[in-house]
Amino acid sequence: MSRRPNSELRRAEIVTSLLAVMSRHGYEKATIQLIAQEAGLTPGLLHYHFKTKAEILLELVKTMAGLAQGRYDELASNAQTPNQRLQAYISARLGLGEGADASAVAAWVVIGAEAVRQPEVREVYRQAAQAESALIKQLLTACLKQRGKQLKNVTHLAAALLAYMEGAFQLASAAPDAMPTGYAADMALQLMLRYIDAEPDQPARSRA
Amino acid sequence: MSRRPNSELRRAEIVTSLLAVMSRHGYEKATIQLIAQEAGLTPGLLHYHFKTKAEILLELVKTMAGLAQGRYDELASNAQTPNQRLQAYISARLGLGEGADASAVAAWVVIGAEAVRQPEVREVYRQAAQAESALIKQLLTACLKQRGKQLKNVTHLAAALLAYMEGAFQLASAAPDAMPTGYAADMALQLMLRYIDAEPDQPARSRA
Amino acid sequence: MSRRPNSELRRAEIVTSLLAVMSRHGYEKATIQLIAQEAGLTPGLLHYHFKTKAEILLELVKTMAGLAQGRYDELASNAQTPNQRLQAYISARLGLGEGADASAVAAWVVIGAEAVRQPEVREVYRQAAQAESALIKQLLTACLKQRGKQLKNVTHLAAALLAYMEGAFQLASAAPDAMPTGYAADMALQLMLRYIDAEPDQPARSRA
Amino acid sequence: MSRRPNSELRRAEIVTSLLAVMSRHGYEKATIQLIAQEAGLTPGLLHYHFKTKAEILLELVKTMAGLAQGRYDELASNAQTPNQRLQAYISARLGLGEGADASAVAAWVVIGAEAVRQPEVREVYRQAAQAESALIKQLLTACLKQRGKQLKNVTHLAAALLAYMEGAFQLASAAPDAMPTGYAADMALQLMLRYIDAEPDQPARSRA
DNA sequence: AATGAATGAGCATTCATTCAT
DNA sequence: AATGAATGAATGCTCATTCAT
Repeated sequence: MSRRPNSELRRAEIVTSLLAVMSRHGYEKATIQLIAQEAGLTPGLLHYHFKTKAEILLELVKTMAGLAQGRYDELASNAQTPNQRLQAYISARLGLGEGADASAVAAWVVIGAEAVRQPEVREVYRQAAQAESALIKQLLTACLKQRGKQLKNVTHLAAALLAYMEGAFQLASAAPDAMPTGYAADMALQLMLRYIDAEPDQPARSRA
Repeated sequence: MSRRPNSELRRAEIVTSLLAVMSRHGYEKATIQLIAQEAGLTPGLLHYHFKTKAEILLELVKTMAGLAQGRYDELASNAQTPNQRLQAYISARLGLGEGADASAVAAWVVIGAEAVRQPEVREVYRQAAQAESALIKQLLTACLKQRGKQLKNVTHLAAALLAYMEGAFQLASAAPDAMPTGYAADMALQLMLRYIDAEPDQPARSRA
Repeated sequence: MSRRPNSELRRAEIVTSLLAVMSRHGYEKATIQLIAQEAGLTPGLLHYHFKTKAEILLELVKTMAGLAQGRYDELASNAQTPNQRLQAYISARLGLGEGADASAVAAWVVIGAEAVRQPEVREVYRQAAQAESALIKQLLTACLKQRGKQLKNVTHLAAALLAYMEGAFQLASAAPDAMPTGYAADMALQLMLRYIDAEPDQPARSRA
Repeated sequence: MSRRPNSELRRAEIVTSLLAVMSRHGYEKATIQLIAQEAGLTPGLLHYHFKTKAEILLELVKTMAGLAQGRYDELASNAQTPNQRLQAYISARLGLGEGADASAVAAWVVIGAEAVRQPEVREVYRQAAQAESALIKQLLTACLKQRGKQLKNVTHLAAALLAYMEGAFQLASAAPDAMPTGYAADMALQLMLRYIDAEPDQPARSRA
């Protein structure tokens, strides 16, 4: 019944293959040949499903941004308090070390560098960063509110957590001994909580 | 009789040109042609002074790692207390926004991605990260000691600051609106200080 | 649905073109451009069918080694006696002068020089030489036996004939007036036959 | 007093260095840089003494042709009979295996291949071959005369010996196990002597 | 949908040669 | 004589993309 019988499947395979190859070779050296080989397809077929190589990359960036969201939703379903939700989020993002994730992390670092030079990649990267930022801000706001803290620094604090996570990915990929796996998530949570603890109280809302 | 060598000068020019071109185009698209053009030299001459393009990159990474050190030394000369020294360090690293630095930051992000795939780049990147980590650890230890805090988490805390900085570079280059320039340094300092404040006291050394 | 592979055909065309170009220009000056032009193909396509230029050369060496065998088989089919078979062999190898062969001979000389410096070429050249040597030894052994001569020098004699032939190729290509075409084969046969004639008889096998 | 103080010395050094490098890398890969390095000189200086690289090659070919002559003269001084002189010649040419000679032999093989494509090299190679041929013919004629044999085949026989020697060089360089060192000279001599032995007698010169 | 041959532009690199010093 | 930086043309090779089948 579907218009293009297995197109969606093929496209997903190709995107996944780009991730795998890119984590090993970077974007430029991830040749169509290599990606096709990884996917068990032929080079010509990749261009049947994607007009250009850049298009595959864009789809990958979008896919990865979406995947992160899904992982959080799962972990957050059990969380009750704002702090627990923050913790769930951080775990979802920084719970590295499972191996399958390593290549995703490496690929994300490579994508970050491509965002520096490819305007179109930069655009989707920026959107992903902003979506992420918004989510973090929401989580942090909940924490701050619960503790009765002022909210004016929440944007900067969200940016800080986002930066920390991006940097953790970078170090995990390129200098793993500088970023001890397994502590990245703990440290992130502590940094957030202690910062929040030390925030001034929210001035009482005008009353009476 | 014989010509006076000017290799050191030329090599420096070439390295600087790679930095400039790479910040705009990434490493792969920073062609020898482009680098030569940027330097006002001919392509053949680049290979007279450097055997391969990768060799230029390696020299750039080493140069950048060295430059950072110099900038800190300068700022630290006026610092008296451990906290001031920490602040000086963070300012030296994250005092972005002057423009000339923007390309250095972008280039560094690209280098980080190349470290993912090029073992030799990874090695010098890792060395740079470790040197940086050691310096941070030293600065943080001084802060902790002065406050009488325990030292056991200092390694993780140092890694956290390093990650934060690397991530800040990434965001500044690829999603500037997610990382408000000018606040990155402040946030870093606050995160460190508040974390330290909340650390438990160092247990008293064995006493008579 | 899918395209029909024509790789074997293309590879053969390319190898033949290398032979032609190499006989005129040598190996280094036999550029991919020139070979492609000779074959009526584009340079890129050569690298689609062969990974490197050296790989084309290797295939050529193997092909030429095989071709020689075929030419001998043909001539030997009519030979009855050992001496006739030896003559057939020598004619097959040294029956120069037909023009089409001249370039094959020149190419073989160039290959011999490449064998001096390229280990991989040396290896296949050596294998070809040994196969040739074994064949010659067999032919000479038959002649010696028929005449009741001792066999102990057959290896050296085979080497001598091989050397003579290689040298004849060299002279025919580079100093044709020093090696009168048309006499090379005759001389080779006479040298062998007279040497064999003068060999001592095979001592009688142990008796009683 | 001499016009160019050390020019002749320098030129000789350069030519010798080309021989050394060429025996390892072939002619094309014997770069000016490499030759200069081998000679302990600078690239620029090579072009002060030789206009082009090809000119160095030509001088090398001439030098090598001359050297062979010298080696023979030495050995021949003790020879009394025509056969001894022939033996001295063959030993001078094929007394391989001393190691220092190996590179000369390899270089000569490479030169032979260059003669295929470079007209100027071909010309000097051809001259060397003809000089050699003339010398051989003279030696063989003496042997034939002494035995009272006919002389009409001496040119072909001389060509045969020359071919054998060139081929022996080729095999010694590229397939040493096919040409057992130490037997090359013996075989050459035997082939010549047995051929001569089997030659018909010279018809008596018209008398009366 | 799928194949795989074919193209063409582009790239890093090599190298003989030149030349100011 | 000698140095070594500089040039520019050439070369092998890569690779995204196209297209006939």
